[in-house]
Amino acid sequence: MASRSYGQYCGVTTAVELIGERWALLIVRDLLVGPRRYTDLKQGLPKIPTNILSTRLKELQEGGVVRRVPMLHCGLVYELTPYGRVLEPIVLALGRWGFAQMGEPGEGDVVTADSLTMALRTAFRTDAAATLPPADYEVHVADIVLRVQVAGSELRIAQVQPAGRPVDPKLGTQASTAGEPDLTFAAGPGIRRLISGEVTPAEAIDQEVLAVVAGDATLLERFASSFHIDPGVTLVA
Amino acid sequence: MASRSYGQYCGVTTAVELIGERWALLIVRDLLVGPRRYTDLKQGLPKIPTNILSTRLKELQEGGVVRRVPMLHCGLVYELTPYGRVLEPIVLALGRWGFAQMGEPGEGDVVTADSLTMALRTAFRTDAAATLPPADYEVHVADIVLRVQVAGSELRIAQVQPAGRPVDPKLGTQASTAGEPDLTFAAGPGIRRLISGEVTPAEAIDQEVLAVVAGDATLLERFASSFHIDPGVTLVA
DNA sequence: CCGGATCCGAATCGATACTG
DNA sequence: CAGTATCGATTCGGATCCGG
Repeated sequence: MASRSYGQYCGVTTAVELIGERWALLIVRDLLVGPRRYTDLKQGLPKIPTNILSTRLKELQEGGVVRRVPMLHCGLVYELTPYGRVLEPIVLALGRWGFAQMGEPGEGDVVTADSLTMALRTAFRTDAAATLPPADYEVHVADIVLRVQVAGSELRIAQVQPAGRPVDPKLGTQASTAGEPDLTFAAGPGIRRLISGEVTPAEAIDQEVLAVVAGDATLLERFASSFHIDPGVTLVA
Repeated sequence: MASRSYGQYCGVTTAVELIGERWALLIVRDLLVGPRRYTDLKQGLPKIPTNILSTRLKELQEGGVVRRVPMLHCGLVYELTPYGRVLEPIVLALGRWGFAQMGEPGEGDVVTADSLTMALRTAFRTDAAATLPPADYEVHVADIVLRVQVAGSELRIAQVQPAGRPVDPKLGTQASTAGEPDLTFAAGPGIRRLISGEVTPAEAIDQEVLAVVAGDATLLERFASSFHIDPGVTLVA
């Protein structure tokens, strides 16, 4: 019951047969953040029907993209195989490409922890960050909280539970969050306009797309330098 | 009538909504070779239903990926917008990724001129080719003929009609094919095994996956050096 | 021939309910 | 927690048809 074939002997075609079905690449995106349990994936993809999720996971396993790993006392998790992890630069590039076309959030659109984590990864500018001093941010968007640590060209992102506790360290997404962040700020989806450069940090605060909760507000400049996606090509209608 | 939303405010999600529908990325792949008429696309995607083709073309236009251009005395063509052309490295990377998972061709699988052109582009090693002398190949696979010219890190691929005439120069895929190629060879889908390094050129000839038609057979080594995809990660079942 | 539009059965997807 | 089962809503695929 191989997926419907496109009838061509071609690498692109094979790739699309492996990860081109609806929802598949979004599952891969979330797994790029770290291994996830079935329920985690379901929460991270609020609109996915459960039967589709389980079908996709099976197909991705058959395709050698995803692996199912039983964890002692901890249920079981899905994780990318080495072959699946090769998709990381491709998914990041797609995220950058799609970013340019994102408008305002549609009615009912949500931001999830995993998608925001990947968005920050796609926006991270290794070269710019390497020339800046390290910084430790806590970013609040809607009801999710990320601890974002930049040190040279290294980026670590950890998901923090609203209650204050980090997520299960066994799942490997945890960075050391000892100590206080240098800057804590809260934003809505309008954070996109900061990353695209449509607004400067100062303007972002003025227009209330963003608010500093604690720490040194001038670090927002450094944040904007480290995380930026140039929409690039002007969109031609 | 926006495409079914995934309900997330995220660059990857937006990208998948733009080019994630069935057949969409294969249309983009063919348009990366050059502008194409509706009928060209239909021939290059033999199994696409015509209603799906026209639906996708409309969606890709709405998404700013494809543009419809009337040509004087020459019908009309579809071409990528600048924004759509940004997808080139992504499609090439996907082609490389899928290449590693390609087995033998399935029953009824075909190789098209555009897919082979893109396959050679994905396999082209700029760095290796830059250190080699220029070469001019004519490659026959099944019933398609490509003129492949390598000069330093430059690669030009032109599609040649079986009759001997190149395709319509107005569509821009035409390279100057003056003179005779240095090497002409014919292969079947087994050319994949040469590009992956599973067989050396000598073995390829021995095992009849490939036959030299004319020219200097030793140039096959140079071809294999210039076009190569390392399957890389061992596939874990 | 080119560039589609239309119709219809088959397969997939989405939403909800339910189970070991 | 980790999925199946069910079933109506969509989409896809294949064929045919149509205006220029």
